[in-house]
Amino acid sequence: MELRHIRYFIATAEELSFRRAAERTNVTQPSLSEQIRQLEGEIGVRLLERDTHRVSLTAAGRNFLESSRRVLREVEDGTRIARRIA
Amino acid sequence: MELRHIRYFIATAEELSFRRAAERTNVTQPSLSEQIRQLEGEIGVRLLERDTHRVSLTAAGRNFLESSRRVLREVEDGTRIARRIA
DNA sequence: TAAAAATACTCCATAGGTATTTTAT
DNA sequence: ATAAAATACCTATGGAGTATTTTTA
Repeated sequence: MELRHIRYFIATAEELSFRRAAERTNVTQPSLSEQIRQLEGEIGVRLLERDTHRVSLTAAGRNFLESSRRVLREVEDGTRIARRIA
Repeated sequence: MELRHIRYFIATAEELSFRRAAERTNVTQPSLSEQIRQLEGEIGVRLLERDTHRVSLTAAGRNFLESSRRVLREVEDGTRIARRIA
């Protein structure tokens, strides 16, 4: 897993759309889809439901979204603090 | 920044040796060195001191190490919990 | 039909490797 | 002399793109 997967997942979970998430993250829809597929494959859990006409979060996905936000926040905080110390 | 950078940095900070950190993360020493260089470049801060014969952490590096551990811990916890929910 | 996600490729940027040099003791 | 990190260069994996198909409202 890389931060890329987490960034794309957050975008998709917030947009509830692969196409809009792809726009927002500046990649094409197939590239983003593939990365989400990889993420679900590695965790072994379906995070997004797209059986029907709309994308929605699974229960596991809702939880992973919160965790993902904490991860990115920690990365940003860690970076900012390192800069401030130096 | 990707989790790869954070994983390599933790290994190097703990081993205080590029060679041993490379072994531990299963990459070659030049590859690991380059990724650490990228990480420091992106943050804009020196995290490791290698002017002298030994590697040591800067003040910013010590802080970033703690943050890095929290990041990896959150990724692991998030993954485990997602699996448990599903 | 129309709109969005999935599939099937192609390409190329870069992570990682090998070989070597530099540096410090 | 020795050991470790840096530098130079090469290779090839996989992230990202284009084109197309599938799906479903």
